[in-house]
Amino acid sequence: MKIATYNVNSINARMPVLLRWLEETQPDVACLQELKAPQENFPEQALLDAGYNAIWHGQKSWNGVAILTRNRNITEVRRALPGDEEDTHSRYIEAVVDGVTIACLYLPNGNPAPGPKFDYKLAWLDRFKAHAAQLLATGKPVILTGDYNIIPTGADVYKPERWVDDALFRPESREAFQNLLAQGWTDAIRHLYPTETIYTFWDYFRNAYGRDAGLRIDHFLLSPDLVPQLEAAGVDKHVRGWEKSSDHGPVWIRLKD
DNA sequence: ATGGCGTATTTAATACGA
Repeated sequence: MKIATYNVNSINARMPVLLRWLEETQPDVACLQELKAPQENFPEQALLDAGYNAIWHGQKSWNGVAILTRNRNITEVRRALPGDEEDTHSRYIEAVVDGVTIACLYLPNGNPAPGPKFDYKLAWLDRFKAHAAQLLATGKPVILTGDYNIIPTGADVYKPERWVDDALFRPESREAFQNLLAQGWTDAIRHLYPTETIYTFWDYFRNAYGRDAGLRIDHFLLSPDLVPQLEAAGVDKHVRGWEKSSDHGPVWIRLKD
């Protein structure tokens, strides 16, 4: 099973690129973030025509997450992160796909930090850690994937000193990510590529992609039983170079069926 | 250190992203 995550930065603006990438790489599951579309303005039929079933949770203007599947059994479990009834952001959707629980998340950016947006990010992380612990305790296979908006270490950013005050790289954010790993999750990309320079995001500004001035902020966390099944992982970096690309590139893993 | 780009909405100018 090949599972991908892709922050599309507006699904409707990204459809030509998204369809081209799906056709080219044929993931069995694709988790999407930043749909930037209300629930009723999601291109369901075009995706069905491309062979993909979709569940999604949209929102006007911002956020929005979806899980696409190709020839797989999918059952939605929830479309909100537990722990705060007042939270209106569409940032989380969870489903079981052929027996594997897949969580698709779009973690808050948190800038500027400090401030209310950073507080929201840290509160969201607390809720996410609590829910992740519950999922882990089920003992079932689980994948937590999406745009974490966290640069885990200095090896995951082209110039760490420029990012020390940024919400993506502040100690609180890095610590929260390490706390997740300490629960027992495995960072799939780092597991297979412990020392390589791997980025998943390149700013639209300053020719960041051309200079390879990137960040690694889109991640796959695997429950322990899935780690021996991890066959391969990577970033479809070339997609970032296409016309009208998102500022993120798609990231994927392949598990033994 | 700043601002650069891309997308959405209240279609002009602002908010937001990372």
